Parts: sequence; C-alpha cells; structure tokens
Amino acid sequence: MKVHVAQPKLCAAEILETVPLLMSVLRAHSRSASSPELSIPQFRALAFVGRNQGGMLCDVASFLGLTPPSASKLIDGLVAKRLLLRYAGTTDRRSISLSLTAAGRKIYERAVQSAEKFLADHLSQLAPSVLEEMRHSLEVLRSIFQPLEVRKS
Amino acid sequence: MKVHVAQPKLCAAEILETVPLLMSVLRAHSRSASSPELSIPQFRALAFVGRNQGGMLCDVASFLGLTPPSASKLIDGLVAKRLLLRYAGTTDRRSISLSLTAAGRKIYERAVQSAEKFLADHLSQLAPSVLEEMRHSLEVLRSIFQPLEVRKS
DNA sequence: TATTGTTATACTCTATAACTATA
DNA sequence: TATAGTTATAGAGTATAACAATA
Repeated sequence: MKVHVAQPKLCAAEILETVPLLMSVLRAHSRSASSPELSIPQFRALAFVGRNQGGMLCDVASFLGLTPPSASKLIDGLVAKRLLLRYAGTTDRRSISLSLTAAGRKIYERAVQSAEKFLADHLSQLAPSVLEEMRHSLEVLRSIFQPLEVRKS
Repeated sequence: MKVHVAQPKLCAAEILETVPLLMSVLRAHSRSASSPELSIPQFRALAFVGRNQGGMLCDVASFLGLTPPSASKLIDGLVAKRLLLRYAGTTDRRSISLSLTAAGRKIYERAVQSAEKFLADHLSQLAPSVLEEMRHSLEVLRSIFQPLEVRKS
C-alpha cells in the first residue's frame, strides 16, 4: 500500500539522478567523437526541422523548450553554418520558415549514427527483455513530458 | 532474431529523443519554480558533496563529467553563494576538500523536494507496474554510464 | 492591439591553454 | 617530473526586456 504512494517519488528521484548524467555523457561524446560540429541543442533543432520542413521558429522554440530569443539565436548559428535555410513566410510575412540544407541533413544523419552507435555499444550487454522495458519506459516518459504536437502548416 | 540486433539501436534512438527533452523540462522547472537559485549542474554538485563530505575537486569533476577548470569555476560560484566550504587538504596541501554549509544543505533539500514533487505529480497517473519498470530501467542506465565509484578519503 | 521574431544585455556552462603550488 | 587546482580566454546556451514589423 505504502509502496504505491512512494513509487512516483522513487521514480522521480531516479530521473533526477539519471537524466543529467546521461546528458553529460551525450554531450561529452558529441564533443569528442565524430560529430563535434553539433551541440545537443543544435542537433535537436536539426531533427525537428527535418521532421517539420517549413516549420516556424515558434514551433522550434516550443519543441526545444526555449524562449523565442534563445531559439532565434540557436537558429542564427545553424543558418550561419549553412545547415538551415531561413526565409519569410508567404502568407504571413512575420513568420519565418525553416528547412534543412543538403549539408544540414548530411551532418545531422552522421551525428545520429555516431550517437546511436555509441549508445548501442553500451547497451548491447543487456538482455532483450531489459532493452524492451527500457525503450518502453523512455517512450512513456517522452509522451508525458513532450510539448503538445505542432500543427502542420 | 533480427529484432535482437535492432533493439540496442532502437533503445539508443529513444534515449537520444527523451533525455534532452527531460533535461530541458527539468531546467525549465528549476528556473521557474521554488528553487531558482540552483542550476542543474550546481544542484548535482551539491548532491555529490552532500554524499561525499570532504571530497576533492577532481572527484566532483569526474562525477559531473567536467574538466577540472569547469568544475573549479562551478565550485567557485557555490562557494561565493556560501553553499559550499572549500579548504586545503591536510595531508596533501595541493588537494582541496569540499563540504556543505547549513545553507547549502537546506537549499539543496528544498530543490530536491520541489523537483521530485513536480516529477511525481506527472508520474502519478501511471500504473505501479509501469513505474517499477521505469525506475528499474533508469537504474540500469545509470549503472552503465555512471563514472567509476569515488574512493572514500 | 496582438503576434512573430530580433536585438541588446547579462549570466551560466563548458572547453583548451597556460600557469602556480605542492609532492 | 607529475599531480591538483586556478586563471585567462573564448564560445555556446539560456533568460528578460525592449524593440520592429506585420496582421
């Protein structure tokens, strides 16, 4: 009985320990390894634009959990590196649309490969049942905390 | 069969999506909520020192996955805020020892409470079996990626 | 007037390189 | 010479406040 009350707190404590740890592991890998040209936020921005070609800046900001100025600056850097294109919307000229360049897509895909290989190498020691539990647990966490879906055009 | 090959990659992809998302959720909460005085790295540093009173700076750096200069600067800020004490080691005067002040412990505990409550509120909708799977999965991840244990004094 | 985005400013996080002090 | 830590410097990530342009 009491355990049911405690469970969310125990899980919360585990999240608080594990998530920042994994984040620093990911950051350290992405800096040192084969994809040092992208930081994690830059990587996420490219991922979002790749899935939402023509998406607006406010969509990127909400997906990344950033304020508009922070998102604007992040996008600035990616445009300067020729990984993203930014152009004014046609119907509403206040909004901007974003899309990947060929170089952006290539670098993004290389970074995904590198990070997935790095993680998968560490996970390969685990039993299939454990991996499946883990994948499911993370999916549940993501669905709980992910910002609301972005409207298409 | 093939699924067994794919599993680590699937899990890796899920980590890559979910961990940065959770990190930005945690950061946003810690800024806005009842514990805006601590950033996540500061929070982690206090947690480490709380569990390793008298620990050395290089231990903090390795726990946090930081270079020594980065850790030194982080500790600087916490010492300036009177949350940590820093003093030279007795046997080896090159090393420094760290400990929590009363204020440091108090602010750390308040931040833990706030973050755990925030997370637990979102998790309380989940079934006990799902929570237990999640806690276990995170624990496994942590054990895989955590830096080696720190020697005691 | 409300919305979309940018500019100005400031602070934290993080790194590398060069340094000091101690062993 | 090797180790523990700091200082100097630089760049990215993030925020708030103030602004410009469009609707």
